[in-house]
Formats: sequence, C-alpha cells, structure tokens
Amino acid sequence: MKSTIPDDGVPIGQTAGNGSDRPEASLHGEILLRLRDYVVEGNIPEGARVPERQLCEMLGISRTPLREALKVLAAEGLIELLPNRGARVRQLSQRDLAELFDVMAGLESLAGRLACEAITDDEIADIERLHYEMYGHYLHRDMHGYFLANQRIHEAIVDAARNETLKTAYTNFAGRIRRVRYSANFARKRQRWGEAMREHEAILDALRRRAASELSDILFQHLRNKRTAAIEHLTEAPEGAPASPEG
Amino acid sequence: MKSTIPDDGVPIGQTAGNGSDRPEASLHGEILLRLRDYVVEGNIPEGARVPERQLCEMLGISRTPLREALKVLAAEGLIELLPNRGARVRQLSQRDLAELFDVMAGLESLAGRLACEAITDDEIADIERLHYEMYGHYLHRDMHGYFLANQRIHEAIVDAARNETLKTAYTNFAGRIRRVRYSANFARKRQRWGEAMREHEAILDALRRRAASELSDILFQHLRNKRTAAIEHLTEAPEGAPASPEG
DNA sequence: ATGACAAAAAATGAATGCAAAATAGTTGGC
DNA sequence: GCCAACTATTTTGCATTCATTTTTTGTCAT
Repeated sequence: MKSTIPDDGVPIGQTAGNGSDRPEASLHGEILLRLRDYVVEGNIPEGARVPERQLCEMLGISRTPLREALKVLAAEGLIELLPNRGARVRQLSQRDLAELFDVMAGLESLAGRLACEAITDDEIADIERLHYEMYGHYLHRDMHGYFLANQRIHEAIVDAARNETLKTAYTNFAGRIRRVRYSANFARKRQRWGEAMREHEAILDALRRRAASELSDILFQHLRNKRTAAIEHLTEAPEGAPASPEG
Repeated sequence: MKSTIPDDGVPIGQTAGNGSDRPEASLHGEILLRLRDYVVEGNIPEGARVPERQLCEMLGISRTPLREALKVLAAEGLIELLPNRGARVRQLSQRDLAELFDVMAGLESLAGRLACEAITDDEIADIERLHYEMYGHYLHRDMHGYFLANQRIHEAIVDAARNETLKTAYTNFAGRIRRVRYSANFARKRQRWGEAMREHEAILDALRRRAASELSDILFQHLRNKRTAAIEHLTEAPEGAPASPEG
C-alpha cells in the first residue's frame, strides 16, 4: 500500500494558499508552519483525532518529519499527544480559555508598560491613526474592519515594547485562542463596543503621557473585559465547547 | 575515534540520579525530560555544538526520539537548531537576558494581580512564614537559603494565581535563565539585599490588602531591579562566555 | 439479543538505512 | 609557504522498516 504515493502527488513546495514567501529551508520546518496554520485556522474540529498517516498523505511526506512537527505543536499547546493514541486538536475548556485570556492580558499589560519606556512619538501617531480608523469602523458598524484595526493596535503596542521574546510568546498564545477570539468579538453587544472604544481612548491617553503603571492597568482591565465577553458568548452559544465542564 | 561504544554501555532505564519518580510513559517523553534537565542544569557549555550521535550514545537510544526531543527543546527556546548543522545550546545575549527578565517580571506581575483575586488567608500566612524564614537567612547572610526561600515565595505567588497556563509559561521562562538567575543572586551586594528585603515586605503588605494594581507594580519593579543586578553582574564577570570551544 | 472474549487490522513508537549536506583533511597551484 | 580546490569522512534529514499497542471486528456463550 505504501508506495502508492507518487512523487508527482504533492511536492513540498506546493504550500497551497500559503505562498512561498516564508523562508524555511528544512522540510520539517515547512511542515510545521503549514500544520500550525492548518490547525490554527480551525480546519480540524476541536478534539478530533489527527491520524498521522492521513496527514502524511495530505502533505506528501513521510511520518518522521510530521511527527517532529506534531511534537512541537504539542509543546506549543495547540494539540495534545496521547501516548499510543495519537494526536488530537486540543480542546479548550472554559477554564483554559479564561486562563489564556488572563495570560494574554498580562502580556499586553507588560507590553504597555515597556512601550512607555521606548515608544517614539511617531509610533504613537501611528497608533492614533489606527485608533481613528477603528473609530470609523465603529461608526459604520463594520465589525470585521473594527476587529482588524483593533488587532493592529494591540500588535503595535507589543511591537513598541521592543521585546522579541515577549512578542513571540504573545503570538503563540494568540494563536491558541485565535478562533475563539474572533468569534468572541462578534459577541460584542453595542454597549460593549462603546466601552471598548472608551477603553482604547484611555489607552492612547496613558500612552501619550507614558504613564506605565496606569497603562498597564488599563490594558489588563481591557483584556479582562474581553475575556468576560468571550466566555459569556461561549456560554450562550457553545459551538465548539465541551458541554460538560471537566473541571 | 569511531563509535566503538558497545550496547552494554547505558541502557535506557538507568536514569542516573533522576529517579524514576516521574510518570512518563513514552521514550521520547523520558528523553525530553532528561535532556531538558541536562541542558537547564548547564551540563553543556553555551553555544556548544551537540552532536546527535553522541547524545544518542549517552542516552542509549536511537536518533528518532532524540530528534523529536530536540525539536521540542528548540521550540522552548533552550537550544537552537541550525539547518543541516545540528543543535547548539542557545547562547543568550545580554539583550536576550534583559528581555527574558522583563517577561518574567511581567508574568510575576500578572501572577500577583491574579493572586489578589483568589488568595486565601492561609496562603498569605504561608508566604509570611517563608518571608520570615528568608529574613532569617538574610540576617545570617545565608545566600543559598535566602535564594531558595525567595524562589519559593515567588512560586507561591504564582501558585496563588490559580492559572496553570501562567504557571507553565513561568516555569518555561524560568528554565531558560536558571543558571544566570542563580549566579545573578550571588551578585547581590549587601545594599541590594536590603532593598530586596524591603521590596518583599511591600509585596506582602500589598498582598494582605489584596491591592492588585499596586502589587503588580511592586512585583514588576522588584524583578526589574533583579534584572539590572543580573546584567551588571554578567557585564563584570562574563563567566559563561564561550572561552574555549569544546573542540 | 447482548455482553465478553479473541483474533485481525490499523495505528503508533522507535530503530535502521540511505541520500544530501557540511566539515575536515589533503593535495595541488601560485 | 600560503591559499584554493578537491576528496573523504562525518553528520544531518528523511524514508522505510520493525515491534508494540490500540482499536476494530467477529465469534461464542449466557
């Protein structure tokens, strides 16, 4: 059965939709990137089993590099590896979600604190522009645009912290809750939107004054509120959630 | 100097000094734990190349599970994998160190904030006991005891945050700077010791009052001061530098 | 008909084998 | 005598193969 995978099947460079713009030499690295995206984007239902063989055929590689990639994804917290029972997409309990949001809040809070030490006026101006852009989306009730602008603002703050280690960790955690995060934003009632806008104004204000502790507080609270909204949302519509809390 | 290392060398179960108390079924998991400890404890000089073959013989396993473990350690940031050029123990630049300390500061700061929401009086009492124990070590100039008590206090705060995700991340980052962290504590001049004690008192005070934002600030500043001390220390005595490659 | 047991099938974990790349060692040219 | 190019050895990356473990399926007994 094995050799039925001809070379012409799916050569490595194919990277469907991925674009070959990412500089990754080794096969396992390539696989890692593709698999991570594949999982993060939600192509596999939560808790679903991920058969190695099937993925191998899909990616056109042997099991060795795939298993290496799986180990890394497990270390990142995206999937879990049950001994002798294969890989499953990690299912986030409500508790897990709450924890992740809090950690994200802590990281952004830290980013804000550090940003106050290093941010330039130009960077603040950039964030202001994003803020007004977001405000425009808010007025037009453009949910998607608002979401993107919002994300870019938070990214800009993390960038301004000038801490690659922080940014890497932030990106990692963000990946874990990406799906939920997005759908959680849809959960925003009008009222919460308004609150969020006011919070963002406060963020900008503190940033302009380089008030580190204050900004840290505001950012944490801002993310905390998002967390609440997200969890309420999932409680109401437990789409991918495990109905029975396991702990 | 070919391999010529007979099979009778070191069977897997040997786990010298490790003790088999850790519940890890799979071989690669066992390997991962042992390798991580091995690296964290500084058995391999920074920046040194780590040939797979050699590690395999040392651990008595084949390359496959070892390579899986290496990939995970690379994802954790302990080592780095150069394409086609093997694994090296990651060498932390001063910048990396500064970044890591800041992230640790952010995580502890977050831990303190969260702890204020959930900590019990008993837990605070525990921390108080640790504090007085630490004070005793301080008075007796017992550096090692002080270091351990100090570490336990910070751990207790992280535990009190009741956030497993945070704890995992904290442990991971702590592992990356463990060596430096320890030697950095030796760097403490008398004066810094006194300061640290006062900071710890402030931490306890804020914790008793459940003053989340305040505690968050104090913890961040406390770690920031440690960071400064550590980096100054390394600047004066760059011990871990790659004086002589392993050849 | 249902449950338990057993054998077959499939999947996972680890080892080995092979091709390509890198490093070391050597030779040849200037 | 020194540097460059070429060859040999080592090392890495991936595929394949082997050995367990799990899961499924089929049979039998109650």
